[in-house]
Amino acid sequence: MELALSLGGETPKPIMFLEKSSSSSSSLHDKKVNKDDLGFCMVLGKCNEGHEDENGRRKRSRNHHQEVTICSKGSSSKDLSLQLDLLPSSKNTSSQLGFPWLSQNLATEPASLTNGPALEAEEGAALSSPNSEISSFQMNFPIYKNGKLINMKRDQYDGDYKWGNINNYSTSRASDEDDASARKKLRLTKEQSAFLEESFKEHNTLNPKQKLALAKQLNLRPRQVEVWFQNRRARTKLKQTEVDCEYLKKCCETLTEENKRLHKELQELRALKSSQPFYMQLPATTLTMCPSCERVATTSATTITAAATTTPVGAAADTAGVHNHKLITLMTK
DNA sequence: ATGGTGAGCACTATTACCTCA
DNA sequence: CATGAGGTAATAGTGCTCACC
Repeated sequence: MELALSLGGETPKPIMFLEKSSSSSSSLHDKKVNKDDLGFCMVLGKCNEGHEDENGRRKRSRNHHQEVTICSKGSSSKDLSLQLDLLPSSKNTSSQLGFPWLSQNLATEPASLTNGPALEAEEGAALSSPNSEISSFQMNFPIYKNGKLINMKRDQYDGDYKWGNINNYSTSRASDEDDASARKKLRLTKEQSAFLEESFKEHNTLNPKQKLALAKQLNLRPRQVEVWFQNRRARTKLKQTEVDCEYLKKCCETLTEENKRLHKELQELRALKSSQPFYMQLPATTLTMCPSCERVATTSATTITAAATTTPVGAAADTAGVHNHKLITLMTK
């Protein structure tokens, strides 16, 4: 970390900690960064997401409402009452999925879950859009017209209506489906949350097979697992941001103090210099400071130059068993 | 080889419900 | 009991990548 010290009494310049491309989509590229790289990196400044085009309109090449509309296609199908088994069939699934903790649980699954067609169905579901999940459930479908929900208030409409819910509603909801106004929010059980946490420690992203296996394991919809992981990643990022901000704040305070101290020291040295008789003034006064012991020594330029040319400063200090003296040299007239 | 398109996934921002002090 | 704050499941909108045509 570098400390910029301005001379001559002008306004101190902003302190630069790190430089990073100001690409507007930088945040979106985080996923391309090695997730294990916890190196500290933070950008201060405005992030221009640029989500609007030159006319100020929101740009979107694909409208996800279209996907929801596709749900309606399923509503005409009698397949809606068909329950699909989505569990991966292999006993080695857990190792394939990278969830060693899954092995015992999957091994106890009923044999009926291991038939070939089930796996094919699962694979198909895994590779298709979330809409494919809806074929397993009966529900009231929202009806869209020109992308707008017309048969249900927005706050009555959520995933439970959209995709159905095999978790808590699969039995009870069937009896009170008519009561569309009673929106209930799913609360994951402690066991489910703990299980998801464990899997998150293993992988903070899921491939489709892992997602399906987890969903089956926890008796949740794959979409719920997916959403949980999304929110979990967001929480992690938020926490990390808070930690980073705290760290930056401390750094800033420390550097501000350091800057003040150095300014004060500089003023003292200038005062000292101006008070010295003319004949005592060297052509150039070299001030050296050790950041570790924070002492300033006044030497002649020739002395420090000689030292620098004969011995690398850090090496000399290290061999002498002394802390690394990085000399900050202030040349004054 | 190149460009358009759709699917899938990740991300952020936001909403809405639930819990608890 | 009412209420506000905080937590979190879920949704919406967007960008990026990849496969396919």
